[in-house]
Amino acid sequence: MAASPTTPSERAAGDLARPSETPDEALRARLLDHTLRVLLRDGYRRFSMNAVATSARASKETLYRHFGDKTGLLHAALVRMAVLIDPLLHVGLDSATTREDRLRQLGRNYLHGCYLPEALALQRIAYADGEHGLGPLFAEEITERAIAVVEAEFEALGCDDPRRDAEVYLGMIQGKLHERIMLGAELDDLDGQIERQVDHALVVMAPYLTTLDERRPG
Amino acid sequence: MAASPTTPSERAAGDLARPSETPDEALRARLLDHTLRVLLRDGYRRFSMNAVATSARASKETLYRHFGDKTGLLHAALVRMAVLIDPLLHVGLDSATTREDRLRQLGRNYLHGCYLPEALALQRIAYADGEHGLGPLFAEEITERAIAVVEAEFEALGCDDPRRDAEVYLGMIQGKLHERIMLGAELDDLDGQIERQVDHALVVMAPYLTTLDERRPG
DNA sequence: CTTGCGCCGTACCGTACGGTACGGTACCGT
DNA sequence: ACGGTACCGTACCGTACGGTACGGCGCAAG
Repeated sequence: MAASPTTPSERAAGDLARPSETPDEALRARLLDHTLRVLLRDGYRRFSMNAVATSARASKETLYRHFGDKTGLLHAALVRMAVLIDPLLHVGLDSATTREDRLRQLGRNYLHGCYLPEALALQRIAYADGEHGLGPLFAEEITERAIAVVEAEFEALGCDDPRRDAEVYLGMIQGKLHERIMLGAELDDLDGQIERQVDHALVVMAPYLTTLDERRPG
Repeated sequence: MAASPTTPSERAAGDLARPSETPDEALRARLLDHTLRVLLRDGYRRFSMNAVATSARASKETLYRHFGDKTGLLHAALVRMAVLIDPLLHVGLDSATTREDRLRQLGRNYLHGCYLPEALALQRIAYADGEHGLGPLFAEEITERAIAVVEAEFEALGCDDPRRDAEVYLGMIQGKLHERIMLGAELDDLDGQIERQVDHALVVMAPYLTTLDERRPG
């Protein structure tokens, strides 16, 4: 809301127009966006502070001033990504009435979020990284949040162990598609694949949910 | 079988005693074992040809003579790992009578193979690597083989789409455990976790399999 | 106008890596 | 006994990276 009153001359926002940000926030956002972009373009190995600075047309000094070191930059980029994709999980949930519809929509959203190019790049480094502590951060900021949302859904379904069911459901819809994508397979019609993945997961899970229903009123 | 007759003086096998190998094969095996070990110890980023050479007490020249370059070494190590873990998938399958028992045993074996330390290290680099072509190789040499075995099992169950069911099942038993492990979570009682994971996957899947049975004889 | 701050661009330093070259040595086949 | 081959150890080269330093510029505050 409060656009800093002392700086009316909004700095050229560069690539993404973000209203109501202090110039400092705008710069930070720009740097983090380019961090994700470079990560996506160059991969984990080739990712370098130099490349980020060049891509963002900033100086390395600025990078280090804002984020301390490479670890700090990667952490900030991960957290930013988490904030950006979080709302995606809730898209279209209001218009889903059936429990099954809600699960289907949740599954769709989850997979679409997972397979965003920048999200994939982040998953790659979170998986492979062993020196910047990105793995635990990813687990906390991204995985855990998603599980919590799905868990709430299964809790409303009256499952004995909603947490476990949520994890199984997410595993089902990922199936081996996730692994294939992470391993670099180029597949066409990703949306269709996602749809089929979620559909079949629900086909397999439906009888189980029915048994829950039957046992519940009894 | 045929131990090369011209070289009776078996070279000091170093770390692993492997009978009936030509010295060249023994050296290759030693180098690849140390490759996996260094990969496991140092991670993907810090992994270096120097470290492998030092660990194996070999010279870099030898490494390059045998494997060409870093990519070749990593490829060879991956293929070797694939060969080593392949038989693990079939452990105890003979004594499993029920279809469900077979699925359970298969699931156990699969997860145990996945979570071997060296296998984890390989998965990490296969996921993150974008320059050595390890992803597709991993998919072909490891993932694809495992899926095929499980697929055969579901085919025997009379599923409409055994391939898809196999992938869903593997996804279920991995659940979020796989992701947590890959992200560096330290968890105790891995065996217990695996057991619970497989158990619950079968609980969820059992009603679905029953519907298949019911539809089948009718 | 002066001061200070944040930024840019570039240069710089130390280190580490991939890959090659070379001297020296053990062993094998002839 | 001789030549070839594979090996070790080490040194070397070019490159690239993380991180720092410095000069110069724009801009806002006093």
